Amino acid sequence: MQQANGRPADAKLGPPPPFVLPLLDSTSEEMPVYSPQEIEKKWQAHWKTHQTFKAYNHSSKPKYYVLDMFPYPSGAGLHVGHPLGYIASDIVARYQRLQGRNVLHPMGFDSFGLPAEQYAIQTGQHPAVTTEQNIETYIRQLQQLGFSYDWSREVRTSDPQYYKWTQWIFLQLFNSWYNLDTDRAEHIRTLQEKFAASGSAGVRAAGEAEDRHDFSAGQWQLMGEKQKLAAILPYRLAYQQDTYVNWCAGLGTVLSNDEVKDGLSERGGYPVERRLMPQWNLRITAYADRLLQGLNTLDWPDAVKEMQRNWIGKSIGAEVTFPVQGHAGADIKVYTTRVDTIYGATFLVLAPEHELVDTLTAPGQRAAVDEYIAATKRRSERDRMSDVKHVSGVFTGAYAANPVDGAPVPIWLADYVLAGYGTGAVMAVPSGDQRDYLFAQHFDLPIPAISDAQKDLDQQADPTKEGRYINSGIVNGMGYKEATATLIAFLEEKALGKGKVNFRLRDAIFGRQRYWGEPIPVYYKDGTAYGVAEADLPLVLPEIDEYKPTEHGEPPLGRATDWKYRGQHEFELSTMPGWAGSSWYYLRYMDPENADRFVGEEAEKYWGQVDLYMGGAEHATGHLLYSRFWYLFLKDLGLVTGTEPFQKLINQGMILGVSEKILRLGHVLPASTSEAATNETKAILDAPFTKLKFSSMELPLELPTKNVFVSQDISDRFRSTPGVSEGTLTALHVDISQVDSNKLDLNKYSASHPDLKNAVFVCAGGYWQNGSFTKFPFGGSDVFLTASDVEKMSKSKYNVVNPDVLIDKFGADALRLYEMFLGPLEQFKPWNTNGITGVGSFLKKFWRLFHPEDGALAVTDEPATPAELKTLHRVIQKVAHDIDKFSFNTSVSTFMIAVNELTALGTHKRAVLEPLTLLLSPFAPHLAEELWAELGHAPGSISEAAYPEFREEFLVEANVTYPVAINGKVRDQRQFAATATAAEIETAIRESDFLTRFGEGKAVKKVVVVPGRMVNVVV
RNA sequence: GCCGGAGUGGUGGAAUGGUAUACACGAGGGACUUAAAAUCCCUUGCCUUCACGGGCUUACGGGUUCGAGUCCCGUCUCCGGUACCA
Repeated sequence: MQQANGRPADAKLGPPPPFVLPLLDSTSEEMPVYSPQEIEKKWQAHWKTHQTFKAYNHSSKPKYYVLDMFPYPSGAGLHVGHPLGYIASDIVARYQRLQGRNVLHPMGFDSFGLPAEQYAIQTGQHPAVTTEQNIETYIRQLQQLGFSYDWSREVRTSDPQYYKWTQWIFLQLFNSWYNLDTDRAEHIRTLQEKFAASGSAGVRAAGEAEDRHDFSAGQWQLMGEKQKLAAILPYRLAYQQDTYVNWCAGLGTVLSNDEVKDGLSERGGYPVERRLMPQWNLRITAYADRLLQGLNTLDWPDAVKEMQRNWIGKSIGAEVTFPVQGHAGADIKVYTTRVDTIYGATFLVLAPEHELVDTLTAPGQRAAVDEYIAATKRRSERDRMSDVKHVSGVFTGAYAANPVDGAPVPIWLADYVLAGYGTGAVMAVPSGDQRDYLFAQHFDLPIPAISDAQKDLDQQADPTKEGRYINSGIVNGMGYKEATATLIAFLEEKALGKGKVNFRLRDAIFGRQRYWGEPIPVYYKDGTAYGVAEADLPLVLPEIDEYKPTEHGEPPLGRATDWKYRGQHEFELSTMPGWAGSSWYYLRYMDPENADRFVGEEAEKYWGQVDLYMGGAEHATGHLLYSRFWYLFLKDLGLVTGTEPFQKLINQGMILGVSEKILRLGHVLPASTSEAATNETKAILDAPFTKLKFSSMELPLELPTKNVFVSQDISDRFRSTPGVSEGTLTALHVDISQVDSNKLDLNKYSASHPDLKNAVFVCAGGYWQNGSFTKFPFGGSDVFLTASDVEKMSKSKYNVVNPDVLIDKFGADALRLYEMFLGPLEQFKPWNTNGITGVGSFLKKFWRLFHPEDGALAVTDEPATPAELKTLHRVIQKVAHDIDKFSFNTSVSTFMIAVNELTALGTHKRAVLEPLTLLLSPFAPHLAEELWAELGHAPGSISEAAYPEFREEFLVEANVTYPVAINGKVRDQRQFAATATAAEIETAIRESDFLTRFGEGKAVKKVVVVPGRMVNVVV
């Protein structure tokens, strides 16, 4: 009755249970308290020695595979942002074990990569050595967080026993081609059979035809080995070709498109330029459509699926041939998605790199064209990015004929047309395409309307598909669909065009001119590439003297001495990109010891797909796409049995750091870097601030230094003060350990910056210099304030929070809970260490349910009361529901509420606490193991227990308190029996004093009763 | 521009269309203490009122509904991705 509305708070009004002593001696030393440091070390050691979390490839239980994206072991170790996803996946892994599943939860390292190599170049240390050290740090940090990984399955991509199989998969790609007739990859043998039977004409293979030549079956028979291999090479799924690449001179290597951001390398931020180089490529484009279709079957975040769709970039259109006038046989193929607008095509635009440019340029335009091409080459990718709006182009002097009506169409060049997409040429329809419109406007070309629905053509292009076509020959008066079909039929009949699907996706460049990666298992005999025999794998990375390119500009592997295949043939010198090893590691975890196969057949079949993949959204178009590609390829070869590698994907959001910055008053420096300007800069920097204008007051200050810092609260007064200080404010990062609630600790700061002796720190009421404070005449604060900013955590921003420190102080269980408690898993959120005390005291309260004042275990075998059972079963229900939704923050809240309620109820009963311990164990595993053992269970056995069963009947109350509202506004609370029907409640309300009290005398129009929830009276 | 996502107290955030602000931090007050830490208790969205109470509030403007933080339409802001893709 007291708890009619489920508020056990009432209980605290009653007398305390007899065995709870009043809070008199809470500081007494002998009281053993919750000591996470001891408990956590103990159980981590226990799990390790007993291999508690070892997964077995044979089990009668259903399997569950929880995977974390494995880390690159950087030298900086983990910060508090890194474990977020690992904690969440560990909760799921532990929860699934309680649900009776055989759980595979592995961890490993993506241990090839650029940072270790850069460090090697600087220090001469072998990257393997630093990588090994970094991995040890990572393992230590991961273990002290209490993750339930099966460490016996750990893989490292730089381990020869692992990369042996990465190389092996490469060889399978090298030995395969993609047959469009069967729509799958096949061994190169079937290609040779086709060549032998019917020559190149009998083959429909994925990929561009550029390097492929036509030959008959007879010609094939006459070819020597070298010629045959040369003919096959452009069909392979791993092939070598001169390719425009993103060359990054700063890193000395090529990068893939997803490693380039805004014209700069993602790692290091060096400029990237386009360059034509012979490269190994993987023919991912063969899988474009399957990669696209497969997305529909995946339980992934929509954002990631959408990114992959955009990256693949399927477009449905037509390829149309425009014959060039006066150049017989010179045809320009354009790709268009709007063939219906072809009568509006008033000019063609080719990419400056287009192969016909040279042929068709008229003598009179030769000089202008050459100059334009040269200018285009000079422009770096970055310039082109930052200069999108600017229209440029040049007329070639040549004309093509519009294939539908023969009208002459001038041919232009412009760098807005990309050589690598479609055919490298477009038909420009200025009335329907804004880019073409701007071009036509700029060069004064006609912009004829083609549809009666187009509007405002004097302002902008109108790409509408509505209306009827005008000025459009054979499609005049038709609608969009009819016109498109009519035109394609017309063009196909004349052999001047055909419907075509295009993809934005490019083949993946697969070589890096670097040392610390998997050697590509290829050697050259007479200039022809051969795959290394499988029996000779792994092709081990050779030792070299320095990790730099050779003098001749060859990759570092060119330094290896006597490194020849079988003692005689040169090896390929580039290594694989970072994503090679990570494209299949999840398969190796299934069977990491297998020496005969990349994964054993049975193991692969048993574990199948990854059930839950946890990782960052930054891998949306790189790793996740490449992994799917390799999986589909392996499937074509019959080596894996599923359809997709990762069924469910969760992106954990990033935890951001809160940076602290101080503002330095600086001079306005000349932008130019000329010598005169440099001298001027020096002069300015050396000059003191003679006067500091501050608000409207001019201070009588001579500041003999260039290091004048301004407190954040008064910074605005300087920003808007023209002239006097010649000042601008620049923000400098300050280590967050030197700041407390935006207050800068000047002693700490000065101690860490000996170079800033004599620096002046201006506050609202005076300034600090060398430890002493000089007041301004008008008075004010002497506190120097910083400005806070939420940014990515990184060493360079001095805002990194180290988990080790927090674990020392609060314990891993508290850190795990707190990271989950911060907010929804998938959201980006700033880190604030202060809040961790909240989960810390929650754990202590939980502990005290078992160990009240005297410290001894005080759990009783008394039967639980209805109120206690209600609390327990609400938790059972809510937490299971939350874990299914990956809503861990609300689970933590639920635990807190339950512990608050049980503390108020004075509960110390096994019947409640034992199941509650199980519920908490995925979140705070160390504490749970400790209490579980204290409750008399075998040590370490909590993960083998069964999840408590939810029983609805404990939540049912005899009475329900209804909020009663008038017109949606709650006015009163009324109690009714839980079994009362809507009609009964309505009658009771109508007959009660409710309306006289709150109804303002109005007539009741309607009474809405939602049984169990609320009542609303409409007047 | 296009594609995602998000706007709720001082802060992190909660809320199957049904009592908005749970839980936690911070802040304020109190107890214990020589003092501090730790611990415990109380208060804490905003406005108004001595008080009881009343009014307002989920970025903004409309709409649907007995009832909207939640659904629909429009606008704004922020974050992420992507872009001369024909």
